[in-house]
Amino acid sequence: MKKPKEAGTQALRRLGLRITPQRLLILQALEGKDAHLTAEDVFSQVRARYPNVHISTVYRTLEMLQDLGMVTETDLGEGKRQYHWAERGQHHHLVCSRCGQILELDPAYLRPLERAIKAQYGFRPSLHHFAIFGLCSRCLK
Amino acid sequence: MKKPKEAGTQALRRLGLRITPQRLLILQALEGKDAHLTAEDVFSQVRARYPNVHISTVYRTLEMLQDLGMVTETDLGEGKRQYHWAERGQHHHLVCSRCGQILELDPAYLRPLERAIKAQYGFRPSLHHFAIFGLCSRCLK
DNA sequence: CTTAGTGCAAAAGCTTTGCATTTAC
DNA sequence: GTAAATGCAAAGCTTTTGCACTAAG
Repeated sequence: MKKPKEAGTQALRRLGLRITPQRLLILQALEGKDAHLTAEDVFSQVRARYPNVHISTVYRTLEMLQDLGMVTETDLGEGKRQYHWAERGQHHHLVCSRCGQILELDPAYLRPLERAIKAQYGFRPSLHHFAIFGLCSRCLK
Repeated sequence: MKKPKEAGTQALRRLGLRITPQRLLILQALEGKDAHLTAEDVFSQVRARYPNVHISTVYRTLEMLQDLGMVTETDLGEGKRQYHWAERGQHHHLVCSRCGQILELDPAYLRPLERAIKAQYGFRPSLHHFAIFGLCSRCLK
């Protein structure tokens, strides 16, 4: 197993978790990428290089990476969850409910909302990873 | 079957759809209520008065009510969908991810965000029913 | 009567779990 | 060597579907 100095790998090692080929490949599928992948997507990628990996391993690893805060899970409500490498900063999406296109939303637009909610309701919103549905300009025509 | 003048029932009649006891009871479980119910919740309520209703009927009726715009569906990502009587206006929630408490968020706070997204991205956000996760004031302590 | 609507049973997803076996350390 | 991790198979959940039967209009 090559690719020695990835951050994810080092994090696992530091925590005393074992570095298996399966975990390395799962990390590679996600690390640094901006993609939203389903468990199935990750599974396919890993299987291409390590054919007899099992999807339950993918699920278990994804759960572990979530617990470590390295990956976030999103359920957009289409029957399967999406997994995404955890960004430093915030991460927001405009999801077109017609064509599925996903636009990045500049976090700056959420700042005022965040402040208002905190001030008004004493509620600390967690707007790290956030989706707004609607129709994109193309589908509006 | 009593309860004659409910708006939901009239709407069905107007559309030429049949008024069955099952549909009446499903409507009663949701109409006017502010609750978020799963299909299972609705099923329990209906079954209490009409024991041999089947859950597939509940699903089919909920789907129909959605198509008619009388009910909205939300998937908060805990493996089951929630159904809610469609309000006139918008409907927003602050959901505490620790204790589950749900606060209503005044739609006014979303207006500026909506406008900004439209102006900046040509994207028409659909903010009718919308949840923001975070920690409520009690759990923040 | 006619056909929309229902109950039932079975299937279809995605995800989780128990357990024996393998493997990283 | 030893505990952690994996593969496999099976189960668990919610939701959907096909079909024969029932009942609303």
